[in-house]
Amino acid sequence: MAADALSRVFSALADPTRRDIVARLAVADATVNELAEPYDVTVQAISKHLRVLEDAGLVSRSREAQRRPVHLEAEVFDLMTRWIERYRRQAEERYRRLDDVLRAMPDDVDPTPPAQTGAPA
Amino acid sequence: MAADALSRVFSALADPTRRDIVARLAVADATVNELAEPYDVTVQAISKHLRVLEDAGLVSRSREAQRRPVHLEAEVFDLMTRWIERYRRQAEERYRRLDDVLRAMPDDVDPTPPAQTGAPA
DNA sequence: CCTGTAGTCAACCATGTGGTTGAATACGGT
DNA sequence: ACCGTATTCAACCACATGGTTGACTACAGG
Repeated sequence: MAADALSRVFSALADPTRRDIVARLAVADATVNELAEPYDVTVQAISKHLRVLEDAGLVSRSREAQRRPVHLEAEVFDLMTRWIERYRRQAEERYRRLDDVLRAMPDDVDPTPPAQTGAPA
Repeated sequence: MAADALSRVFSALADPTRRDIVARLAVADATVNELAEPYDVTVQAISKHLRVLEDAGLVSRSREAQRRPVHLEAEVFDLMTRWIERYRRQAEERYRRLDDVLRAMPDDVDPTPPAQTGAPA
């Protein structure tokens, strides 16, 4: 437990049932019983899933009579997309750069530190 | 055991060490020992992490003498971003629509039944 | 051929997680 | 006040996961 935010979000979405719940909540808020209905698990199990999603900041639950309408909080998605995009871009960038290096092959004046080619002193 | 691809990817990235490995691989390919060096866990533990990343399709390992250079496969990221974007967009869309409904609300008398297009008689 | 280096496999342990059942709590309706 | 409905809490179980140690395989090179 007590992992960082990003871990909690990724972890929360690593479960198919929870992803499905998120998908359904994207359409409309719902109560725990409504959410539990389609699956053949107990409502308690769904309650636990919702707790996980809530801890990840993916959903919020408000009180409305004895019902607890569950609401999707889509902002957290940004946390993930930012992380993903960052490294994907970096990987692409690197790919492109490698391409350039292979294409050019000059005397270099390359700012890449680990360029320890068996260069003469 | 996280049968589907999406679950495996999310699950793989739910671990901080594995995310860190991905981050480092975005910069450059690396061997298992190189990857293990910064962390104070055994190289076997890292080997296991790499297996998880590989099963998720996030990295690939090639054979090169006795070394196994690990390479980031960034395409899988798309799988996640597509999923995320889909539901975020849906949630935003719905949010916008709800806004319209609230804005059009005459007085109160909230109807329990779903989306009655405000047809004020 | 033998040794050192890189990596994986296997067995094991502690803890986390998804599921269950059963009891408790919080309200609304009558 | 009481009952039923909605939801959570608690204890428990099976199994996955991250970590360990120790043995094993694969290969380069003296």
